[in-house]
Amino acid sequence: MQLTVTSWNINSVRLRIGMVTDFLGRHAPDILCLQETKTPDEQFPAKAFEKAGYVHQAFIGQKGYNGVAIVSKLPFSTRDAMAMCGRNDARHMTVVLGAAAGAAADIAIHNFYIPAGGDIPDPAKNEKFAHKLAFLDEIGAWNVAKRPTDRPAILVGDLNIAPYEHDVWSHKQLLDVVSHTPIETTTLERLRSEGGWTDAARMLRPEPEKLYSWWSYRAADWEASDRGRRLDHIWLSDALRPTLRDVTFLREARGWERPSDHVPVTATLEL
DNA sequence: ATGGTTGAAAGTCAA
Repeated sequence: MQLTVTSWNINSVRLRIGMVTDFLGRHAPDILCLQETKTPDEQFPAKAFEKAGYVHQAFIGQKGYNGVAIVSKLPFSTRDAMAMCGRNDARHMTVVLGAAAGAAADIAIHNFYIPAGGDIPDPAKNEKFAHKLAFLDEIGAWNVAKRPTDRPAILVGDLNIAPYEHDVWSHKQLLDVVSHTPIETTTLERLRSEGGWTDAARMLRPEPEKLYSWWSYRAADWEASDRGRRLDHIWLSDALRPTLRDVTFLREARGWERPSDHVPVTATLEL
């Protein structure tokens, strides 16, 4: 069977619920992982997702900030939200697809929303950057303690880091810009490799191809200047590596009316 | 070097 998983930082799920259900109607991934839903649980648009066929839902949100959700056509057996860095800031959700999903074994889906980190790339001067680095360390500790890649697993999310040279429009110009500084890129790369994760997009589309999932709202013409960054990622455990068939970045979504600044990234696996 | 935009929300903060 085919399994498709989409990750999308939606920047308010309530504002863009129509756009999201249009996307689901057209592309129909089995599972949609959202970040930055900015919505308290009691206001999460659960009914709209149910109507679209995504009746299995796990979400955790806050008023105005953060928030992650996983909505699925396939049933999942368990869900878990970690309070990263000891805060109640709704930046993680895991679900486990059971045998009912058709796979040979359970598949865990880990959805992360790593802090953006503010503007100054110095943890001594910028508490937000310190938080981002602490969050990365905590994912590293989780890799060691829980060994998530010992089982079939997919890690997705807005990791807010563009790790490689061709994940940004200008490597040199972004070396001191939060999201592409050496401390961030080397830490993320260490987490990925030590954790036993494979970067799905780069497995199929290696450098030097430019790959972007985010374009700033501040550009006069995002499409013409094309100053993008690849901040959104899909990682696979070894067991799922051989099943990867496709990864797509839906660039056109950045041109939709009142878009998110991130576009959906979708991986297709053949289980 | 700076400023540029968006969302939630009603100030301003976060991104």
